Amino acid sequence: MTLAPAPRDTRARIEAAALKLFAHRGVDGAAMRDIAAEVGVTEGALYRHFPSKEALARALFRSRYGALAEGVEAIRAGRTDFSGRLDEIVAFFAQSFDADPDGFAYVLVSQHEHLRELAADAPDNAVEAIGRVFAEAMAAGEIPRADLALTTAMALGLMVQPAIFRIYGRLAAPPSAHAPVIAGAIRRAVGATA
Amino acid sequence: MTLAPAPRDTRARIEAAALKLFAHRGVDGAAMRDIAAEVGVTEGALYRHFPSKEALARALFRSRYGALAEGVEAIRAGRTDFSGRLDEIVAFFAQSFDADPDGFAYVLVSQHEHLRELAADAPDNAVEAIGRVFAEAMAAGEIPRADLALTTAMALGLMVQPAIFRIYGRLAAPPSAHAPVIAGAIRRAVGATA
DNA sequence: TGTACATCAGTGAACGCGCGTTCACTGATGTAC
DNA sequence: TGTACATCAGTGAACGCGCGTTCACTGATGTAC
Repeated sequence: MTLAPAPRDTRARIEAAALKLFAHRGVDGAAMRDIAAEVGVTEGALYRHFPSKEALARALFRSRYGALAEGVEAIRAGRTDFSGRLDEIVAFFAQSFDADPDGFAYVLVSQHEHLRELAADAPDNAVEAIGRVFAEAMAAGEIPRADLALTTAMALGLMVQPAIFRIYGRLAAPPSAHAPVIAGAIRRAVGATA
Repeated sequence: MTLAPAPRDTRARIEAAALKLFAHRGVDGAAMRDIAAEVGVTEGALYRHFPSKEALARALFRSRYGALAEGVEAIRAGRTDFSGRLDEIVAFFAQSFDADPDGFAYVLVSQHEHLRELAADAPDNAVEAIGRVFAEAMAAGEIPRADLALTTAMALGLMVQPAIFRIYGRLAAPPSAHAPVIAGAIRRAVGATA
């Protein structure tokens, strides 16, 4: 008796395989053939679940990037103090990395392809969400007033670059192990008055 | 009388066109045909100057990335105090961006393709060079001892992310206008005792 | 100064391969009666 | 309970296009004598 084909998890397995290959080789570096082979299915089957390779790549980006944006927004809605928000956001990014390294790496590596088409003022924009946190901290006097975009960029760089180092094997411990240090560095960098 | 074909600047024009297209569309997104058209030459001509597309992409990356590494090393050789080195390094990165935005953008966008093949201990590794500056600052007691890779990552993120923001139009002024602010943020982030 | 020949950067057309996509098909599952 | 039919996820083979690369050629420039 042959095992019946696994029920409805094919779509999920396609997403996992594509995410892994896209993260490691880039979207252009991974062929639909490769994804199909990784799943153990024919190429045609992929098109039962996604209309095109680009749609697949975009769906993966949207979901992972959107999750980051939603997480930041949820933290912002949950409390109002800058220092607490910051701790939670840094920890959230680090945990997101730990929980799904492929997904995080894919967002980092492919952001340059997708961010252009993502509207700057889209509600699910993680960068904008972080920017709002800093804007409110400035308005509340929790950090000195300064160029908002620059402040946001610097804070994002402090969170993201360690993740990139981790992906390239330059960092021995996962980002979550460094989250408190990173949060402290951001606080000092932006001149938080705590 | 027709203007004679421009003398020996073809190679330089190929490099400039390729850099521009690679920076904006990515290496895979720019075809050799596109580069040839941009230069105003046939595709075959490109192969008189570069043996392959990959060699062209690699040569451009090596030259631009190598220039950053050499610049950092030169600054390190020029003085020994951490604070002064840091100011010069940040200013140097910002000026490099201003002088050649395409080149800087290309390095940032394509680093993920090239950094894997670049040996981590290569002499012309910009990240390692920056790492040495922080290692020496820790040894000299100019900044507190901490995880060196993490410290390097954070400092690099503080310099690089504003450049990325600038590329995407999120930053109104060029990085050089923010260099002193960024240097100060790095100093505070790593806990410099100045 | 003139002639013969090598070199070199370019042309223009073609080649071939990889890869995204399509399509007729098959068998299993769900639904109507 | 059984039969007829629609649906759906998969197969396997093929298609066609884009793109990197090649190649025989041409004309201009440099060199030897």
